Amino acid sequence: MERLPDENGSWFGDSGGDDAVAQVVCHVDMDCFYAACERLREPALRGEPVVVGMGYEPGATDGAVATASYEAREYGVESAQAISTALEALPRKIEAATDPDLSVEDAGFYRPVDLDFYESVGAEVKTLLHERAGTVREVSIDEAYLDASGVGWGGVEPFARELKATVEREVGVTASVGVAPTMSAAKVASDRDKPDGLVVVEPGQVREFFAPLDVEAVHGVGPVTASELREMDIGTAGDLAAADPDRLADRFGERGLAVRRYARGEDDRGVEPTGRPKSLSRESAFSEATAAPTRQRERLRTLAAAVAARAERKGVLYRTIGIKAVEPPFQVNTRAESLPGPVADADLVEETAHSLFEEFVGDPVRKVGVRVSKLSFADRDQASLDSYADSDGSAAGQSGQRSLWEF
DNA sequence: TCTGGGGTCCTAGGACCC
DNA sequence: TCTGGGGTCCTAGGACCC
Repeated sequence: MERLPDENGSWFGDSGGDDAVAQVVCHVDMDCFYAACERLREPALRGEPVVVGMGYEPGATDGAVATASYEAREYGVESAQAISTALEALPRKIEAATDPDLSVEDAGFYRPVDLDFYESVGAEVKTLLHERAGTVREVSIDEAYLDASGVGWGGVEPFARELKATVEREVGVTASVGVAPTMSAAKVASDRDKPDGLVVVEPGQVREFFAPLDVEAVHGVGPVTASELREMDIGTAGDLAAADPDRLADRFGERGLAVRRYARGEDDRGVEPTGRPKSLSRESAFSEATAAPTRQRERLRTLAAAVAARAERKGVLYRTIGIKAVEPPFQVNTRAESLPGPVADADLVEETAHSLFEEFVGDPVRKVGVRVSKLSFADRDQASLDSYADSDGSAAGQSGQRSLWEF
């Protein structure tokens, strides 16, 4: 803390935008997190191939791979793969044991996702992070950004090592850490040396660091954008950094300019503390598309109840209720309805969900979902201040009151 | 009856992230 | 890669208001 946070920033602050912000960002990313959690409570899984499946039940073949341990990946099991496909590459241990055609050596353990448990482990990690940095932005159950500007470039490597060691010792899972002057670079850096990695990209090295990587490595470039970029002869992050901004803006709008800036090491986003959620939803897929109204309505009712219950538990009010209906092959339809004011009403969620879903009843549907949004949070002062507090995002009661006076 | 122009809110869809 | 579940942000068009 005694280090000057901008000691280096002032040197590099005007280096052509490569890293205009005097910030030291750590991105912490847990390794194969779901599989790591399963090993935590079932130590026999250590060193074995482990596959954690969403929509998967023990013994069944439905669902998709949420996380595969590195041992499982050796067999070609990948994230998002159908469980049935994964099972062909890597049979279940139990079946391999009784099937003379299969080898127990080349088999693995399959477990269903247990989000509640993973969340509790994730929370332990987050607590440790908050103890070490003033500003922590939690991105997901297993990922967070830390503002480490306080320790400076000289101190950040030992800082990150200590952090990793503590997480492993106290919680029992490993993390990979990326350090860089920007969030987008720190994110990529944490991924470069997985598992248990530590990569530091110093100010002035960001563009060089990005240059050889595929465009998909840039945060915000997914499969669709990547293939369009390739058509434009932009295959690497270096190409993207050097591309004509007007061309990118024409094709991709603001997003095109943003990813170009990231590839150039220009990212002026500061590490902001985690905000409040914007929506809560639950969805679930049928094992195959169904047109049966009773099954559809039944599933919808379950989801509506689950969403309402979660909102209730979090003390959240909502003003918009929506549904999702995914028709084969993969047509995603959404419908939503806003209410005059915020409510917390499980019956209303169910009723509204059913009425919004009415137009899809009897059509083949592979997946349905229920969502509430336009949330307000009961724990912050009176309802009359909610809109100020929400749009503000960070403010404590005080600034809400100031807004009121100004008004 | 036609003509502006600006602003906000809403819904729907798409892309992306983990 | 025949496609699971939970999110975020952006864009576009329409309604409505002044």
